Amino acid sequence: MGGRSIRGTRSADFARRRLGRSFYERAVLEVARECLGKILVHDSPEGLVAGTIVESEAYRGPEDRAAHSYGGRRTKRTEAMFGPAGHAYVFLIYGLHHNFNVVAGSEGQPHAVLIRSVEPLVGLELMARRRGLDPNRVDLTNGPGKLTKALGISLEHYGADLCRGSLYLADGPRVRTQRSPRVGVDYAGSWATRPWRFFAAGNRYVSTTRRSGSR
DNA sequence: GAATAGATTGTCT
DNA sequence: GACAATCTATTCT
Repeated sequence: MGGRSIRGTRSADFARRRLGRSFYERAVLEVARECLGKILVHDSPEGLVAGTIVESEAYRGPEDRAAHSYGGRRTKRTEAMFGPAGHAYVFLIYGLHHNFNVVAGSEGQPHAVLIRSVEPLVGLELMARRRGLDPNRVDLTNGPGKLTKALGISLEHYGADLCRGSLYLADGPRVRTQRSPRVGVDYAGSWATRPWRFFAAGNRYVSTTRRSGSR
């Protein structure tokens, strides 16, 4: 990144800057954009890990065909999205990867923001061990499945309150934002082309950019 | 570098 | 039985 430094990287430093409920209780597109530059923190039993969010996507059920809550689908899996904002929606994808989202909007609106990639900030050694890679590798956290593994996020965090527990978002640096269509939702018809993906301009931890239209 | 197949399981048709 | 908000290894140019 640039030369912007952050005011401290210990557990207490992040806790002091934890984002409150009002951050999440806004329109989902606004929350998705505002997530960029925020710090995703997991004060896990194995150690503190944190990364700067550099890529996100908005999902806005029930009308958004790409959302799991499309058509008002309310199941055990999607239940968290219908709950109050500021909680975690975690799901298993392709049978082996976890994806992490924050619930946005107001209760009853099944809106969520998928966190697609982070730039490692603290706990690189622990992330590397969990990923089975060397630290300082770009592919440590540059994808939704990779970052959950590196940060130790799994289904046990399903529905977790980000305003209280050991997993949360903290305030961070302002970043320059760009938009594009979302990734991997080509099946969603006209919804697939909406520019609901946000990413930090020029950041190398942004997951590989794909041309819209083809897979 | 680009394209492709395989992994693996919860959810829905 | 199909398929998914993905990742990795392998096989090409």
